[in-house]
Amino acid sequence: MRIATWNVNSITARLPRLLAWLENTGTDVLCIQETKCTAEQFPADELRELGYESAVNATGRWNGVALVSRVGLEDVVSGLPEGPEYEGAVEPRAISATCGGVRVWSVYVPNGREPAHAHYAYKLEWFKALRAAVADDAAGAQPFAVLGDFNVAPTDTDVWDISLFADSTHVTPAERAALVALEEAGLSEVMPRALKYDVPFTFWDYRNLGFPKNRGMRIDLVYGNTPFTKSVRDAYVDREARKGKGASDHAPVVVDLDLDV
DNA sequence: ATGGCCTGATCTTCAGGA
Repeated sequence: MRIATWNVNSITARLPRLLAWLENTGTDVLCIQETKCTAEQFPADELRELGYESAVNATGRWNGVALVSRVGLEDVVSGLPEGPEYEGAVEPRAISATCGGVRVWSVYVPNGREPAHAHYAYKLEWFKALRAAVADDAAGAQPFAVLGDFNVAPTDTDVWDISLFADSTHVTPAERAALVALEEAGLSEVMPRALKYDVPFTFWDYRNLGFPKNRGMRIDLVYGNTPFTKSVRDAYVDREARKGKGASDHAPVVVDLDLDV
């Protein structure tokens, strides 16, 4: 089974590339973030024509997550149980389902903006709710994984130049501790291969020639429990999908599983 | 090749992204 995660930065703007990518890669299950659409605008019909079912948690121009699967899509849970509010609203940042025998979450962790910003505190609260939400499944016998845009670089080497990140979000000890807390709950990271250069970055800013100069960040992550990680045959970042006009600023992370092993 | 932001809405300017 091929499972992947991709922050598409608007599924409407990305639809032709998304459909072509699904066909070309033969991905079975895709976790999508930043759909930037309402549930009604989500292109479920176009995906169905390719053989994919969809589950969507989206409310409009910001955020929005989805799961698309051609190996079944059952027991959908929309939203993070006990998830915190931001400015009085619960944002669409999580959705889970069982696809082909694997319990899967697609998550879009809040950005945080600046360490002193209320959005940063919200980010840390959101992580606490995520850990609580996944703890039981992480300790279970069924293959289980959380995939998405975590908006945290796990180590200093996961950004192109750590010296430029003083006083920045995405690299603070508290954010990294939130990732460690997921590991303490029974999850481990699936490290993808880089198809070029040393570090498998997953995001490059549109500005300042970020991609051509490989000024990237590794912030789209895959965490699985032991039944999941022991079945991983390969994992890589598809940087080819970041190339050219009309690309998302994130590249997909692709994981191949041998679930029978 | 991979090229000095992109997206959708509040729509010709702006917030948000990271």
